[in-house]
Amino acid sequence: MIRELLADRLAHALEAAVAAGDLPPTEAGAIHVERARHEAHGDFASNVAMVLAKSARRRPLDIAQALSSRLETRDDVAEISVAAPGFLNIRVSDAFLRRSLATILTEGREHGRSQVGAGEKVLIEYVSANPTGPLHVGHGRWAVLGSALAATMTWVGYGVSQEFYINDAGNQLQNLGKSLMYRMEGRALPEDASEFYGGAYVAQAAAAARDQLGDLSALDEDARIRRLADFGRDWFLAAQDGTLTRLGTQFDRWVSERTLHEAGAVETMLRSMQASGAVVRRDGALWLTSAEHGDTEDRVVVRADGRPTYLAADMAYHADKFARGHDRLLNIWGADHHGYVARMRAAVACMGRNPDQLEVVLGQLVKLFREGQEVRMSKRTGDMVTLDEVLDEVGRDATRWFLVARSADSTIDFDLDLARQESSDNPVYYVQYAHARICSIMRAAAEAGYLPGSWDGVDLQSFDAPEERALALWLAGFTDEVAGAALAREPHRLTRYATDLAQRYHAFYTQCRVIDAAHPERTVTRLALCAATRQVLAILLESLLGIAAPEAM
RNA sequence: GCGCCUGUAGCUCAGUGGAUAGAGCGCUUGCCUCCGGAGCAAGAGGUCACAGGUUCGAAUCCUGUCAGGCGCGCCA
Repeated sequence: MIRELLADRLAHALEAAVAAGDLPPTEAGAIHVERARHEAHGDFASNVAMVLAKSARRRPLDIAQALSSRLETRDDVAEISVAAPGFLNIRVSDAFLRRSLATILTEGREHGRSQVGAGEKVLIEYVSANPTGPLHVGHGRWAVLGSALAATMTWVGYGVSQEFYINDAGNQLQNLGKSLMYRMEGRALPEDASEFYGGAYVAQAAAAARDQLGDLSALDEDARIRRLADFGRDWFLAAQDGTLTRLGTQFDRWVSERTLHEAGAVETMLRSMQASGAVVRRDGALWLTSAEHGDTEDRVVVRADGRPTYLAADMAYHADKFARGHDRLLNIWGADHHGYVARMRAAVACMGRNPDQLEVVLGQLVKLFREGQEVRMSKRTGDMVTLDEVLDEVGRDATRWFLVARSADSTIDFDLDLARQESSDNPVYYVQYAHARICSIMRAAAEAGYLPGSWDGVDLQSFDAPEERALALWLAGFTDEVAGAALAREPHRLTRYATDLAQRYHAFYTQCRVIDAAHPERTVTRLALCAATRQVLAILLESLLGIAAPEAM
């Protein structure tokens, strides 16, 4: 946590300057240290002098000067300088960079962990698709985002659980049962078939139902629909599970909406909310008084005919999440559900919880392109490209990378032809190539006897090429980077960091001969850079993003 | 009509109020006697949609306008 270290050091310098009378006492807010963007500005920069200028009633340059002269450099700050209009520019020492290299090597595959999550118990719920069809690429985005976020938050000290909520109650499943029945029995669809599911996957499920269930003609129509709805649920659930496994996303629990109803969880929740006055009867229905908690209007939870709405079950589910001891609920939803956020937060408030304990990450939608044309998806006609097909065409690694590399706020234009054709120029291969390249060097170094058995206590010599230092500096920022990505819930930052790391490695590799019999000590130092880079790349790709870190490709 | 998201290089996108706005792809020009050329170096390419405002400082914050996406059910 190098930026934290420097910020602390600056805070001490500020205290010392105030104590010595160089500066008037002032409201010291959080001191901000950032990575310098230009090499001339050192490695890190702080704007603290400019921030303090107004309250201290002093010129920023004077404040910067005072802090600069009071900063303890010890052996980790090589240089501190002041630049107009009041920047403090800090260059860290090579000794510091060598120490952080040693830390990476000693910690190995556990490097970059921290405790910024403070053990908070977080339940991440994502995908939660209806079991009425195959997953599409949008589900893939939530799956990759959710699993990468889960891994990243776990890495920085959150207690993370991952759940998939199965929407296996209500009309949609009923409609699936009907669709399968019509298909099986070869019946023409009714005039208004808008609620029916169509397409090849319904035909496949219907064929499987015929094989496995046999003749259903002894049952009446309602029973046939129920039977087929159940079959369809299990059929598509298994298919979705299989697709997610291919994609490399694993859930801790799958929670069934139907089970919540059957176990009485919905009823219990409704009774307690009626008792507290959060749920009231009006016009024959039961309403959640969500308008009192920030929603635009109250919402029906039980219809006049007695059937609970989707919201009722979802509220019971969220109450159950809290009851199981999760402090924070993090839901990943498609942007098409954003209108649902206010009512769910209101529901959380009605449970007597702080609505901020519910956090919703809204992901914008994924648009698929094939041959330059957008592929429109329709469940009804079944005209869709499934996530399985994308995995067939593009592969797991590129699919995950492509879906996680962009900010959740940004829609993704997923061009299938481009992803397939240009796969060798895809950034994911660029990063994987760096890893494979290092593995190759390490193999050669091991054969030649340069690789130490353990990195503990190995002496590293000072850097003599700028590319070595640039690489070491970038590696030293990894822990900060992971913490930042987790706290902001933005795993896409990791792909950016990984690309930059690979870029710095390739530049180093081109410029610096690693294995060199004439310079055995320098060889060991450069191998340490290689080993640390490989380690961090492997953590990023495999442990955090769920992407392979190949030893050869 | 109201709400949320987006608008940055030819294309796809990064960019935690800071200094000269970046990456990949595409384009131009160089670089393999030697550890992996799926690589490196250099170059061309920008009214950060537009107009105001806040600030020492705005792509970033606020207001308005324009354009695109998604919502606004006793569907889920």
